Amino acid sequence: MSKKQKTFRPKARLPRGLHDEKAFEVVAQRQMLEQIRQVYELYGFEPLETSALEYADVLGKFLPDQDRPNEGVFSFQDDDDQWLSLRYDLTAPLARYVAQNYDGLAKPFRRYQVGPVWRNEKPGPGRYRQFIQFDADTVAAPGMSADAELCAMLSDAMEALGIPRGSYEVRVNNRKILDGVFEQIGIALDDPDTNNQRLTALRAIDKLDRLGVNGVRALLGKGRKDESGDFTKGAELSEDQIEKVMSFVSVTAEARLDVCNALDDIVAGNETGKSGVTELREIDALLTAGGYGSDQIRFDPSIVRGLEYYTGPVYEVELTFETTDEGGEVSRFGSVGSGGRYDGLVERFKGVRIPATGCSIGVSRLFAALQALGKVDDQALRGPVVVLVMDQARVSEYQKMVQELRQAGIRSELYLGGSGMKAQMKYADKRQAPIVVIEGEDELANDTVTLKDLALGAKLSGEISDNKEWRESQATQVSVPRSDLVSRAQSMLDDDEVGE
RNA sequence: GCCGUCGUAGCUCAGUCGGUUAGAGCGCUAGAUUGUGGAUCUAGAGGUCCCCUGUUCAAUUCAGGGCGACGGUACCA
Repeated sequence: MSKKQKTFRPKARLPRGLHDEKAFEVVAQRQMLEQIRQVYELYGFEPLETSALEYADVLGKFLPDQDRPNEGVFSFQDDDDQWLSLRYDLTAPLARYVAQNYDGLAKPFRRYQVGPVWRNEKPGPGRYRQFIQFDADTVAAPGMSADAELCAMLSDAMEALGIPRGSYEVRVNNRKILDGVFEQIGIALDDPDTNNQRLTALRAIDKLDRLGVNGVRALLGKGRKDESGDFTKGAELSEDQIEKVMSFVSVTAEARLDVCNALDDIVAGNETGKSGVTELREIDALLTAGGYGSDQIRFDPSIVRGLEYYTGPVYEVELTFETTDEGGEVSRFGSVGSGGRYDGLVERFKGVRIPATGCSIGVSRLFAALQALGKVDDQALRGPVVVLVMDQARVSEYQKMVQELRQAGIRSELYLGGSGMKAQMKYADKRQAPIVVIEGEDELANDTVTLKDLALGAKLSGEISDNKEWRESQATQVSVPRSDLVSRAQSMLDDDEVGE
């Protein structure tokens, strides 16, 4: 066909599961992160930033190998052949940092960290291959007060973000209780023969909210076939074993102490389980003393977390309100944060058991939820004051105006394009500029400038339908002495803010 | 990974039972408007109909494969 030589043009595209953040999202999310940060700092956590890359073996169980070089993590080989990986969470790097700097740290060591993490897996609704986590951890604090305050802090963070009480819940459980139940039914923690069964059971319970009691029962037993026809192998527990697990998981009560009392019966005679309930009681006492009621923080035995490494309290922050999307589909946001105690994590490096407990907020999902709740300030992105270029010969004068505005702390810019006035106005509109500064022939002759309030104009435009009236409406602009440029612009901006 | 739906303009989507110039709305550009965004009217630009292979005189349309998006499920440190 065509004999034209083809120039290679890469297709402008982004790898799947990643996305660009536009100015509006960046600004709004920054506000949100700042609110969380203030809560974390108020609790005394100090910031730490570790690098995005770590040696693969530092990150843990997924070591790249021939068969599955990138299972779950993004990895590549350095020029000395060592495997590097992008971090997939902020906890593993923390463990590395603590192990590496242990002697110099004030202990307990309490740090927060926010940043992107990467996971090389199939993206889904609300799931990306790069997303932001906001973590706080306390290392080398064995007592329950460290755990209790993280639950309290998550609660505080939700409320700081404007999520009303009753629209979120921190749900707390203790892994030791489940461990006790597992002991009772003969699949104890230290038994390598039942390791897979135990993990499968763990994941099954974790799905209770989504699959319901029957779904979980199926997964604890033979397995489950879902609507799409996919079969999931179960934990192969016996009826009696399933019964025991379900009786534990099904415990519900409003008051935290009622939950504890009910759990006492279930773990009767098992030391591991009993110590778990005791820890819950300690947490309850601490939370109650702090004024946190069960409308904020509840005990919920169905919260187990799918991960193996938790050794004590585990918890999730759940958003409980529902939203209706464009298609009329009702959806719940579910978990936006989680945490727990993992006394074994630093042990990998030091060989010494160092207690640690921490929590993590899934920022991207939480952000989406806040948008649905209308808690995201859509005024967040406001453009600069734009000084129009009416006459190229006078650019230096316009630049001087910009300079004055900037010196007064007013975000402003000279129009830097090459188009005419109309296009400049469009530009200013698109940038969501609050004000446009115009100095044309008329103004120059009178030593004035015209300030046009774009935001006000937009508001008024809805009420005008007649073309003539439209053209003539000049209520949104004022002519002021050149020397008053800064002060009048400032008061216009102030009015806008009040007017919102 | 498995199952399913889908891929046409910048966006949302129509359409072609295989046949000449593939459409709409929104957006974009320009004009109506002697210096003015956002309302209104008019005009214009913009398409490898996802890619490859096959069937056919002829493929955007049919078939196979690939890639991608979406949804469910599994995994999720």
